[in-house]
Amino acid sequence: MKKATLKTISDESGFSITTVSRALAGYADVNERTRQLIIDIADRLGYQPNLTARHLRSKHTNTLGMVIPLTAYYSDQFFMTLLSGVGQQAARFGYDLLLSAQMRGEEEISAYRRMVDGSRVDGMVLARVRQRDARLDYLKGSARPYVVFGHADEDDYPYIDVDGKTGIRQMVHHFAAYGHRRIALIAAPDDLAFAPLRLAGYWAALDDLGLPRDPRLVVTGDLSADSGAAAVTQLLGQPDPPTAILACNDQMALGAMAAITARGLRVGDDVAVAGFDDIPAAANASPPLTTIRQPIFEIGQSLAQTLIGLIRGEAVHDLHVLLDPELVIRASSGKPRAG
Amino acid sequence: MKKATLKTISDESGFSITTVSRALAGYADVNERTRQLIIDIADRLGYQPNLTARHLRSKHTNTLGMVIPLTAYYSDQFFMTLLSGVGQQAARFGYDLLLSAQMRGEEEISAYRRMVDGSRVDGMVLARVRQRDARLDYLKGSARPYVVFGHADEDDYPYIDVDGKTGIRQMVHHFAAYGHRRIALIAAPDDLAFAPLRLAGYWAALDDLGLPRDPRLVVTGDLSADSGAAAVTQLLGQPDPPTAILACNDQMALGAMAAITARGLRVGDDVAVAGFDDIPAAANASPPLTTIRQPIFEIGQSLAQTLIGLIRGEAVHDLHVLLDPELVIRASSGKPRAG
DNA sequence: GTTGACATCCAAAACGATTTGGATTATGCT
DNA sequence: AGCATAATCCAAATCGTTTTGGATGTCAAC
Repeated sequence: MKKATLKTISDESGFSITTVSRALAGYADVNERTRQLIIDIADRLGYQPNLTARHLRSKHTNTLGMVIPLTAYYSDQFFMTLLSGVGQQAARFGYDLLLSAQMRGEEEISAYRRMVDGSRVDGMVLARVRQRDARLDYLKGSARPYVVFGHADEDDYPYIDVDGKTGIRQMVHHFAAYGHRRIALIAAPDDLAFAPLRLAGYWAALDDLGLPRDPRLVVTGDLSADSGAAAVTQLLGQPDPPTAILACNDQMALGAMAAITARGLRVGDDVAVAGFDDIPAAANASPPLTTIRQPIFEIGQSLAQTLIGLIRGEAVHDLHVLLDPELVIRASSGKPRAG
Repeated sequence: MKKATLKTISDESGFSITTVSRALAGYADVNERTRQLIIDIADRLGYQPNLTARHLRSKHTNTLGMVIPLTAYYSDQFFMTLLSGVGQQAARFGYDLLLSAQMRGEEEISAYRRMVDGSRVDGMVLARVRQRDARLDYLKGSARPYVVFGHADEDDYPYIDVDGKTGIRQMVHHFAAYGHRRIALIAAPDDLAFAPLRLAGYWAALDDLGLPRDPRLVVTGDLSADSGAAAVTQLLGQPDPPTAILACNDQMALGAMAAITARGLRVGDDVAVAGFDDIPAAANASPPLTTIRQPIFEIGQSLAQTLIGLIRGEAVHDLHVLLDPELVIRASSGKPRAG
């Protein structure tokens, strides 16, 4: 049995393809009896419109696109959680999600081109935006709607972000309130848009507190747990080592904790640790990780909702959303110290 | 500037649409000089083929489909990890992934129909198969290739699964070797295909060991952490409570651990706990969770690879893959006991 | 000067839907 | 009867590709 098309139903019912199409689409200019007849036949034949054909003609696909990085990120809970939020909200509005896992570089941009210029999606979600981001430049030049998770200071495009600068600043104050004076930062790669913002929050806090800016207390990692561990080795290996370490994401913080424990030190007591993101594993870590919460799932939902609004041409009021950071204090940052 | 199509290039170059198409597709029946001219123009105009049109004509989409459950979706690391594996391998072969997050029931099947009958995908991945699964019946009746994660005993379709029966059986033996005699099972909902298999492994182990089959030691959860906690309340509330608890997935095991700790008991020392899956959170839990490992990411890769093989009509040798379970012994299952 | 082989090109027919712009018939109102 | 109006229906164009089945021209061989 071949797949039923409008033509099949047309032949079967004696009405034209036009009328069949309009009957099923609910137009008013078809007789109710005719419509019922056509619907019955369609049901009987198990008719399902060929969406590819529909998309070609009608210029929209009810699909959101997202390209996720392939490099070693498969363990990245961040993207997975974000994806869940986007997918959940997209489904509520009847949208599907087209995903492409790509390595960074040439392949990545061509995945964007396939989706956008190839007319496969109605809009794009861009996560973890970078400085001078080629993907962003591309999207700006295209006519498709898009939304971004993250922002750089001066940027003008629809985004949602957590105020990382303030978050880091507050966390450094938290460490200081617990009596720490040598507070280290495991920074993020320069090319990420959030990296300079978080670094600025760190410097600002030191200035607030009248603490010196010591470049040896800043080590840059690559967001992986391993790089967090390597940073600890470097930080604790030098004279006058830090007593508190703040990592720019949880993955690195967890790596740092492992390395500290491996050195025979106790996280929280000997060295305080905090992260950024509040991924699920943060609460389950031992000791549980103090962190700056990003409501990633909710951000995903919000991104999808904004994007769909843009696609539908609705008046979207909040194109630039900067969420307040929320400090989640757990055991890894220790207790207030004497002295 | 409008989007460039074959027609644009045809007008620009003076050659017909046919020739332009064939030039870009690399057919031999076009002069090399002509081809180069056309390629240059295409590059200059930033030509990107309309994939929707291509798909309509050529009947395939280079896209794999997957419907994931919406319930408890965001907390479900299992699906996220699987998705990563599928996506990673799909990308290697030039395939994208079409995702639809759907609630169970009517919506779910219609998402399948949209993808498959709607000609949006070349093949489907079905995860967490159920007993008498309507989705599976649908896929069997469709002409599209598909692969399944999970199986029931007598089933005949392309699947990959971990031998859960043997896994559970071995874990019960592990508990027994540590001196436990009252070993409880937090079972999975009946309608999942793996539920009866794992239960059978539990009974088989008890028989192996000459232990009595006590129905009060089996509580069924719904795979969520909360249901694991509830099961603990029920199990430890009764006279002659179990000293070891084996949950049919890690999520429930983690919930169980939390409930045990909340009762003032120590996991591992007072009550041994084990799970199934080895999700990332299992290793990070405190104490780290003993579990039966499913290499979910690798299974995802393998599913994608098999599916793409089927799509391409290659001879796929291993349509039924049953992986050996791997016990991962960590601290939550305690130490061998005296007596 | 025919013939065949080869190289190069293209018009037109798909693919399966939506939409435009009427055509046809029946009805109501002077 | 004549005319406007409403209710139904549909042929054909369109979306942007791929593919089929030649058409045309050139050149060497006979």
